[in-house]
Amino acid sequence: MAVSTVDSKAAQYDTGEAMCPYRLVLEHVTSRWGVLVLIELLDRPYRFSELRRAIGRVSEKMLTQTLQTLERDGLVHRDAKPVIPPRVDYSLTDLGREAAEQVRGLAVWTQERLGEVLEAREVYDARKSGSEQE
Amino acid sequence: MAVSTVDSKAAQYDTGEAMCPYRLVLEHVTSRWGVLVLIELLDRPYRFSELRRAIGRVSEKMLTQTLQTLERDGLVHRDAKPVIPPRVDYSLTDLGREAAEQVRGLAVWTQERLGEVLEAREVYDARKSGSEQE
DNA sequence: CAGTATCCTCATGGATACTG
DNA sequence: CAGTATCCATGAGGATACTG
Repeated sequence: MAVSTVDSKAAQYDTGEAMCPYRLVLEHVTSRWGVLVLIELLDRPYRFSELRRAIGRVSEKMLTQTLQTLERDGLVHRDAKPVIPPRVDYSLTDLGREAAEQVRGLAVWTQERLGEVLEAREVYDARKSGSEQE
Repeated sequence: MAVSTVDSKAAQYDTGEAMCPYRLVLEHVTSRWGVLVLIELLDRPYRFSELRRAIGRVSEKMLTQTLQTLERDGLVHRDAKPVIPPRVDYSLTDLGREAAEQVRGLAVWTQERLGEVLEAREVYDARKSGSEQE
């Protein structure tokens, strides 16, 4: 049977309940693995395992789930070649490319400003432990 | 005791384990409530409860946690006035404003393309149920 | 290789009650 | 009002085994 994939509970890792579709899409795009997948695919198409290695520390399950969600939202194109062994290429659709560009903006910003963030944390933590009173 | 906040386990909702700081920051910014907080604060400063109402469907706990994480990362400024009843204003730092702009880009894109995404989903679902075989 | 199907864990995150 | 502290449910996400 070809139904649910993923555990049978909580299908596409929506938050489950009723939520405005807007937030839902936003959460797919900003989801932990969604972000990374989109960024990788911005470079070039990837095969499943390639993608898995490129991202690192992602389980097959979560990658599959993420890719399915993004495919369903029309952001990722899945091209399964009917060969043995199977070969499946994932790439961005035009829509997906737009989304990915936005996400990349965020990622680039993060890299650029990482130092400042880390610095801010030290200040914050120092201040906290300074005013610590048991 | 002023220690842990949040349950005592899993302090700032990092993924817990060792992860490159880059991803960590990215996840704070793209976190479910982080995204929404940043976008709201882009308009103007907000008080705690105001923010809570503006976002809707967020528990005090998660809002507190999100705000603390963002404050620690130097993205949000917390201004606690020593009055009774307490009044705390949250606003973006310069760093936070930059991040928020990026996030807003994503949010705006989502709103603009929501229709296309929803449409893509219908196609996807229709195709799936078409090739359903028990 | 590219998934599926399960089982299982534990953090995410909500509800509630309490405090300064 | 703005948090803190707890208790708890459940869904995100990992590990493993199996299939086409």
